[in-house]
Amino acid sequence: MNTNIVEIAKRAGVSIATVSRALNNNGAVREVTRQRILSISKELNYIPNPHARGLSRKTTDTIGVILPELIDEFFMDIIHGIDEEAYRANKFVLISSSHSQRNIIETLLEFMGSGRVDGVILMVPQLHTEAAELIQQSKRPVILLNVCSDLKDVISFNIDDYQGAFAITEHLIKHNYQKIATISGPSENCDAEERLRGYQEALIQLGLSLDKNLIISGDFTARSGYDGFKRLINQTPKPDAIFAANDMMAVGIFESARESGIKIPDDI
Amino acid sequence: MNTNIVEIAKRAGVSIATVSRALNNNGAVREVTRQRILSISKELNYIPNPHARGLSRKTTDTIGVILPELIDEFFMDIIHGIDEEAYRANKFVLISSSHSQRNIIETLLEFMGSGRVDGVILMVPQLHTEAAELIQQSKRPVILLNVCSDLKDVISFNIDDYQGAFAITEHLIKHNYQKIATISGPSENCDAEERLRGYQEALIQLGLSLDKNLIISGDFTARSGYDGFKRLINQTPKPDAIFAANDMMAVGIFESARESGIKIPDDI
DNA sequence: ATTCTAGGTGTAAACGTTTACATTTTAGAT
DNA sequence: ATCTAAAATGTAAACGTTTACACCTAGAAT
Repeated sequence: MNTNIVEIAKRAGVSIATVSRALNNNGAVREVTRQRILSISKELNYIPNPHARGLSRKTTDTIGVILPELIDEFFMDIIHGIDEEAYRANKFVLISSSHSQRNIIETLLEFMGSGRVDGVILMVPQLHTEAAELIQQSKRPVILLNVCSDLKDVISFNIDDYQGAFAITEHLIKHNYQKIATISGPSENCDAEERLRGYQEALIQLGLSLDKNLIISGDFTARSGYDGFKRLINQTPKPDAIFAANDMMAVGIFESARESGIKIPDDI
Repeated sequence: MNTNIVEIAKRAGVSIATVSRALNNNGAVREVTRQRILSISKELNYIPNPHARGLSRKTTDTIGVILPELIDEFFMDIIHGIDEEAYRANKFVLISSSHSQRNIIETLLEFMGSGRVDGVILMVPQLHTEAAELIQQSKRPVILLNVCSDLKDVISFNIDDYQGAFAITEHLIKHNYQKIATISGPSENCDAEERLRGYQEALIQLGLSLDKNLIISGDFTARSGYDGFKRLINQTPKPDAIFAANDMMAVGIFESARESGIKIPDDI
């Protein structure tokens, strides 16, 4: 068994209450006593038992992070950042990947309900009603990271997909491309929706017309980029530029272009 | 406050001991009583308090994972796998990046010493003596993942860098390359050492001679790949193939080759 | 000298479980 | 109807903290 405050109290000739107060810099302790306790606890390599602490205070020093099902470099960086800051703040990070909507709810319940964490950072693509309600009723703070939802009173951070797509499209227009196509993401995906909206708004605001034929709906897979490209080049008008709503689809487009002998960026 | 076994005991008209036994399928409980308790606990959305549990049993259902400082896709996959299996086994995953050797020790102490986790998976590149001792004395299991160490009696999984490098070099030889150069990693890095050893052994065993000039020491950065290539092509013998000890250095090589007008894979 | 104050310290309860041990109930054997 | 053993249940201690409350001391104010 590890050292505990009882042992320290014994050696220091004081009560456990005093030890606790000294260790937490909490409540009045004579300076000489505090020093004695501190040095003894250092000597014994005392590490507070987090379970006893958690039981007594009602907080652990742990934050829960619910990760999206697939983690790309972008999320990896975020996790690293979270971990870094947690370390600085002497907090711990409990992670859990979300495997399904059901699972998100389970995890939320377990995390929040049990007092296993003090708060949660959620990074899932979608949030169904049940999960949303859970979050709003939660006693502990929940922060949404790149979560698609319109929850009010919940701190959330999101990428401005609309603005990004707008800027990209604007850039293409300014470089004199006239027939700008897009292969969009799945319509139930908020990010995809916003990107499509940005694309459309840019065309409209900069005086180009929307052409149904230039808007292909993909599903964020390379396959759909591949197929989308094939369709695009076999119809009129032929696009002179393509805005792929994500990288994987762009990969598919490149592959498809290579097969068709179309050079990027020379021909398109 | 959340529901606890006291509340359940009250409603079920039994003692908390019986509730605990029923919930844990532990000890004798009459079937009808167990069912009553189970249904009440479901109804009240009972979630056991992990701190109370941790205090009483001496285990949390948590495993600690100490991550390397920089996480590439390879490690990402591993983390995902750990998380996946943990979920299946109803365990939780506490992560902590290692920022320094000092930090590894701190984290190890905190993780093991406090009972915050039941065991640890370590994925750090290097292990200094202090940390190694800590692991050997540890009461709780520690598993090393791709850790460079010769610790006995510690479960560890490692990539066979030697075999990989051997196979690569062998492949090149079998394709009739005669002057196979390598740009190796930092010599204090175990992986780098093993890769260099594999390269050398392959050459020897397949009847080629080692040429000091064809072995350049890099440091796993693109920069060192870049510089290494420059040196290689300005000396004799000129290599007809290069085995870069990691991808980043290969990137540097490509960059350098491009600048020098050397085509890969046509010229080298 | 007496009272008051406040800082220092101790006692014990509380947090929610698990579990050894004690006690009660049940049912089968007589 | 009584005894016995096994099964079911309860009591209370233990895990290691924090903290409200009580107590004690020493010096300041009277």
